[in-house]
Amino acid sequence: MTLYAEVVLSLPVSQAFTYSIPESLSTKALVGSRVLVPFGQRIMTGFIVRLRRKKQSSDIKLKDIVEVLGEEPVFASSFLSFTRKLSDYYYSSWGDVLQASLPPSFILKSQVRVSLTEKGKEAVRKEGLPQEEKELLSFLRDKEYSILFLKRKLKIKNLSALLSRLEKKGLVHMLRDIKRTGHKKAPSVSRSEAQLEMDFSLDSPSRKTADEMASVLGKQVFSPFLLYGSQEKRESVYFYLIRRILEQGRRILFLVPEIALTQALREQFEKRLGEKVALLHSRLTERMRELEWLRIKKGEAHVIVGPRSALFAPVDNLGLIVVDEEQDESYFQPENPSYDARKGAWLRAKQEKAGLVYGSAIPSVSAFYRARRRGYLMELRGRGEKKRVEIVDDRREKGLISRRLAERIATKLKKKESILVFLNRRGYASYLLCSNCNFVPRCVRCDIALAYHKKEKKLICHYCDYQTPAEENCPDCGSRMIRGRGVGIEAVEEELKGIFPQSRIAAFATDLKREEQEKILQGFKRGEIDILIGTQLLAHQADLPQASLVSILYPETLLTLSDYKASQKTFQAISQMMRFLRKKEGAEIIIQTALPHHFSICQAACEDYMSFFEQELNFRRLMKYPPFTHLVEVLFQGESLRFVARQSRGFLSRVRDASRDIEILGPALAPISKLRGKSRIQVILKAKTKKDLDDVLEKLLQSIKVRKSIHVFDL
DNA sequence: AGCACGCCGACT
DNA sequence: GTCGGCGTGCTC
Repeated sequence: MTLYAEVVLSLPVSQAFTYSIPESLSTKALVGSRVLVPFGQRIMTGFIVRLRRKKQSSDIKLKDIVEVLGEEPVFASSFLSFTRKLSDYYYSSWGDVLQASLPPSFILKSQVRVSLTEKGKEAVRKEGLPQEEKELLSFLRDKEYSILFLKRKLKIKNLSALLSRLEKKGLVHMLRDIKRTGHKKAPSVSRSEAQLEMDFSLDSPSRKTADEMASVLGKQVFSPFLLYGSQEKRESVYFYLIRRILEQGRRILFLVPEIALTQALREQFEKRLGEKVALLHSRLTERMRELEWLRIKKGEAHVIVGPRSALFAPVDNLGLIVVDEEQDESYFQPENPSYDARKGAWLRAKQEKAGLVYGSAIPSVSAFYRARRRGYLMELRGRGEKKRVEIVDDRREKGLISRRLAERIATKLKKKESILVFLNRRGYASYLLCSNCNFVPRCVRCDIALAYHKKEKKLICHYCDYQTPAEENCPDCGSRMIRGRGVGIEAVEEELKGIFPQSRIAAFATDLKREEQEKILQGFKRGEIDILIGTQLLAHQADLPQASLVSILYPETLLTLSDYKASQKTFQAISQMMRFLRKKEGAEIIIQTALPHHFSICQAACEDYMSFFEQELNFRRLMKYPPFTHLVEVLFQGESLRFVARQSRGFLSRVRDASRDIEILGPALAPISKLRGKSRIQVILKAKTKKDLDDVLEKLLQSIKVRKSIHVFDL
């Protein structure tokens, strides 16, 4: 009997496509199978999400599935439901989500190989062909090439049109086949041979909390928790819970914000639990990723550690998902597909009837608010000693380094103690300007001033990475260029070197190569560097050693952004940097700022999360921001501002017609109003519930004809 | 997302 | 008059 399969493809359309299953594939084609299907002129990898007996409507002729890839379905049906809900929630494509869940090598596509026909070979020898045709044909003289290669090699504008013309004339032959990745030998997987350590130092209040959680988790129902407490205390609770889940024979998904944190965690798990751990992240080689994915799929790994993308690990029998450092914004993925792994973890845990533990010492206000309201907040009491923190008002200072900070640095240098300086801006200055005519060099493709990188003598666009040599004189009037406001770490480095010429100073930034970064970190670790200056990236290094003076410069830069989370981000950034203070007599933190009284800075400085929370929550309530509302940001992008503007206005009027429950902000130029030559217009929709938005957007979003990205915010 | 189809300006 | 640009719309 003929069966039909609904197949989802990685396309920006929400619908599934129906294919008929040929008799020969009927036993292999199952729900969750990875299949090859003909789609237009191409062959694509898709996923069967449903089988049916009958066609839906009789008027379309259906194509056959070409092939079922792999022996077993790649997705369990509960995984399909989970990803479906996730993509609905974020208005992103289900197919994109499914594709992102697999190692890249699992996705096969047809590749067109172009070669000359006999007639074509003759034609090359003859004269009288148009320039472009001649160029292409002689290039193909003795070998076949892929279209992609030809595109890169020859600079022909409309290659595909040219090719189809030549194919019609019978001069070239286009062979469509499936690109298969050759399997190289598996690299040996290094495993730590560390001795098992059975050290679980749970103090008695933490033990009580952990027991309470464990007894709920034992029931194998969806049970969320927000574990609020210091890193150290959280960790012991995690280990305790993980052991209990392992005893039940269930598996654990452990999410962390940064790939950099995964390796250390894996070693810890292997050491302390003796368990089979798998790592899953995008920086693994393609082959490694495939191997780890297969190990997880086969059930050989019991604990899976990774960043946000590990949310899609093929674990079955899931007992617990941990989302550590819940406040970290890197759980949000803006594009392709757009989702937030924190909400994703909720959806998956719910689907799998598993436990869910968010952990943080400084939770996002929305998470804290919800946890407290719905009664799943678990507090681990007993904070460490308060740190010594001083806020220095920068407004009366002449230099970049205040006199007070310089004095404290001098003291530490004398004692041969290490110093960290954080400043969240790369380069030397955020722009250059002409001392005479005020000309500011801007990026040609983005509507933004170019940052000045003095060491490399370059002007760099921090958004699209466009680079150009920095000229000393104004191209317009020839006067000297001077640095604008907004200093970066290079300027701080220069000034510190001027004040402390004897000391060893280094700057750590994204612009450096990986080996250089590693060298600096190692140098600082060994005490060969006295003062280390760095951006947020430095604060994200897992193995950055602590220092006895942590200086935080101008944390208020984040506050100038038009972002409802600006205060929270500032509070979190300062708190995170403060963690690098050595626990030692005389260790101190100096925050140098022009906004010494802003609550996010003061309360971070006095480590008063609760006060920050209350104040920020109040702001969110007054302004009707999450957690009291849901926001959807729709970003329209296109070549012409006119067209993009018209699209956005049209979209908004349709939203207005469709609902009175949606508040509209904009349309307005996006914060980065032009990126890589594309104009950007932003619209923000605000509603009391997500459903208010869904009711309207599910239909309307498909009618947008320009490139768009949609971001959902509820944290 | 690709890719084909279809309608208007600059060339043999 | 054709070529070839890219706007519009479909892909089971």
